[in-house]
Amino acid sequence: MEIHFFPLEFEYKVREGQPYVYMYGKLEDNTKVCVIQHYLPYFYAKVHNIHLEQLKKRLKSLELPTNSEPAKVIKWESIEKELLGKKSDFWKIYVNQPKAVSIISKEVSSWGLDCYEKDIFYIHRYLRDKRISPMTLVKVEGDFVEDKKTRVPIFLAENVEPLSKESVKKLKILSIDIETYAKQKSINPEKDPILMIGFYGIDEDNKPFKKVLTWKRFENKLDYLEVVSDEVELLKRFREVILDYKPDILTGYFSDGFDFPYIKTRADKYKVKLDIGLDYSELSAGSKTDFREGKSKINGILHIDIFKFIRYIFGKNLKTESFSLDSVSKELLNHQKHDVDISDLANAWDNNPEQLEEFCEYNLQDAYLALQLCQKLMFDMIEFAKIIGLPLFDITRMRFSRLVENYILKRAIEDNVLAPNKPGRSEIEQRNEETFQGAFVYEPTPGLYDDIMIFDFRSLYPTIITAHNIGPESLACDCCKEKAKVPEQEEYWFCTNKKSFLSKVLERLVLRRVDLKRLIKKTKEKGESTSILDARSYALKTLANSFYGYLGFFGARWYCIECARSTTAYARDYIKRTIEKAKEKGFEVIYADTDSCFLLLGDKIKDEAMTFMNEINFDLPGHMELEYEGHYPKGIFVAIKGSDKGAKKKYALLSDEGKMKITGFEMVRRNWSLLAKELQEKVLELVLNDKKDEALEYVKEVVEKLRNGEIKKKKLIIKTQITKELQNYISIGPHVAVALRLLEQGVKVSPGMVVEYIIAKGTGLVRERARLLEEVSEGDYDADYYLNNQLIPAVNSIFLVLGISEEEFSSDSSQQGLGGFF
DNA sequence: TGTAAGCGGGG
DNA sequence: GTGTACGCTTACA
Repeated sequence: MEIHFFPLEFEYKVREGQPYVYMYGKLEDNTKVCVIQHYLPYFYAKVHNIHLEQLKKRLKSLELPTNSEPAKVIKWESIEKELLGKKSDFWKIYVNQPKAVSIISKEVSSWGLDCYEKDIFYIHRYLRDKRISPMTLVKVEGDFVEDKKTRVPIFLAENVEPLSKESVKKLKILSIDIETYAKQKSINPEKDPILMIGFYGIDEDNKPFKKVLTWKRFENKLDYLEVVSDEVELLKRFREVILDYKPDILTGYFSDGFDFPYIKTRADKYKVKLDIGLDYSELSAGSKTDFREGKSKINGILHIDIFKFIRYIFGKNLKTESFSLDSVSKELLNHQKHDVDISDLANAWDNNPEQLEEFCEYNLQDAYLALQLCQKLMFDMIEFAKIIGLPLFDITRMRFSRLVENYILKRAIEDNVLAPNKPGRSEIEQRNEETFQGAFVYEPTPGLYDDIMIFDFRSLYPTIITAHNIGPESLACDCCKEKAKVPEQEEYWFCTNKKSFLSKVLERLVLRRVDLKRLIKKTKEKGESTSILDARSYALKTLANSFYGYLGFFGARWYCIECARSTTAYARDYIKRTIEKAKEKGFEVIYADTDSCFLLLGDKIKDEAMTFMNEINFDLPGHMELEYEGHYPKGIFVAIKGSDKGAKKKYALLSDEGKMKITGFEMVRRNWSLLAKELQEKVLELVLNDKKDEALEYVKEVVEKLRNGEIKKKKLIIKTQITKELQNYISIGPHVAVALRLLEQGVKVSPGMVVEYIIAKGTGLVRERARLLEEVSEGDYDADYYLNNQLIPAVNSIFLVLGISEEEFSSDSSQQGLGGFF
């Protein structure tokens, strides 16, 4: 018979000595099913200068011990493959089980044969060979088989093939979060119990499910709270809740490194069996020692630690400084954690159970936020999984280099390309020594400018790689030696006759996105949602942009430092040539960074600038393109502090629509008071709107108010993070002094905490006058301190551009000259 | 100036 | 899990 199903979660098992792929997923009617298929693992060995008959004999009789079934060779076949641009003969050697690959290949290597693709995961190999993408509909021929070893029906597949690119839409997701007993900052799963477990679920019909389990009875009005007798019962109920709810996906925030390992440790301690896997296997939770390494897996249920995906992949386009649940939720969801001090939980648990209600609500909220994040990013995660063709479990735990590499590995099959091996220890060391020059940044002349035109190269690095055929296979070919030298790197050249595999792979990615953008435009015109397409576009763009970094990444299979160097060398050359061309055309260039060029319109009209752009584009190879980014009526570039050199990556622009675009200014930094931030922004705004005199007046007014004690203390708060244990501080800054006083008052102070303080009036060291908000009355602040350490630094560089010195705006107008200071 | 250690995130 | 580690900041020689 034939079934259609969406595979979600994968593993393998060896049954009666035979290796099987297990694919857990659901049918179109949401029924869960497990499809299994027999599949032999293999690797490749290069066969040259070798006695083939002898090799056959040795392979045939090879049998190496493991802790279970011995490792054996099943069969082999001869095959021609391309390795780094060179075709050779290889033997594809099939073995009896996944772990035999590493054992047998080691043995074969010791015979002097080079082995390849010996560390490709069995499941990954299977998915690529069958060309099926997780989360998309797959057609399976075979039959259901009797099997009591799983919680869902098993379907033994004879044939598996992709059916549609449509991804699964309806998913049942359960988010979990635990609260534990923790005194001070110490978290100790061996010693301290779990106090609460929060669940927030959403089913295929968007129906919510809420539950909080705890084991202390107290007065409350929460309809989702379930109280059990003790921690053992809590763990048993945890198991039941998951088994009853039957989610497709389990999620949590840092659940790989905290929640699941903690639960596992507690369950082991009490010998509670957490056999929640769909094959009755137990929860396998990651190491507690290293938060990046631990993975928590439940067979058959896809576990997504949404923190990992955000941290490694999605966080790149977030502004947040911290990846805490609170700040990520604020930015992505516009929601936040409940304002409860979790460090009070242990005390409430011991002494004031009536306070536990708010902790339960807090617990549920955390689970809710993790669920929301998971839902919000689901399309993005699925699109990555589809494009790369690997399980969501793995995709969401990868960093850019692995995403790129696995995408290349998928394409390698189509091109009959063999993957180079990963570097060994010494190779990595060697690669780590190799450096390369980065992008070109034009040093601006400080000043206030009119009518700035900005142009930038669209996807500069990807288009350079494809246009110049950069890749390890095309480097230093014999046919193009004197033809295609890389600018500034003339010892390198790339073939102009044969396209390199890597640049072909990247080109497909770039072209796919071009097509997709057209589709998005059409879809928008029809008034339909583009959220899935946007996610796909984001994934394609992210992958394309990561290629260049991948080439210079020490752990890459297709590592090529010459390629990375050549890419940036070409980029520098293009941007410099663009600058030269602009100058030739009579434009003044004021700034350029990596892929962008800022020029002044001067007495020319916009069309002339566009003509210049078109002329540049006429000469550009491949898919390279200089694009018009925008016209800005005003812009300011400031000098590096204490110098007349222009600061790079620090400027403010005013757009045609009157919106400010600020880059590099300190305004966003938290160790600046609101007063300084607001002043800086206001001054930039006035200056960019040609209100230089008003800006000066405005600053003078603020200085006056500051001196007169009229500034509200809220605007003077300076926030600084405590980054380490207090006793480890050698120099006691104001924030450390405040933290030490907090400690004396019995407040727990731990690294990560942000101290908010105000510098008060009086004598003595600054740190002695650092106070908490509630310790100072309005007006009781050190005006000189704020003037010299906050106001002046915030606006000084801007005024210097206008030829206004510090004294002009900061001196006390009610007194003579600099009086009052000295 | 270079290398080692330590952190992130969770309670 | 076909195990083996990321990238940045800070401390200290």
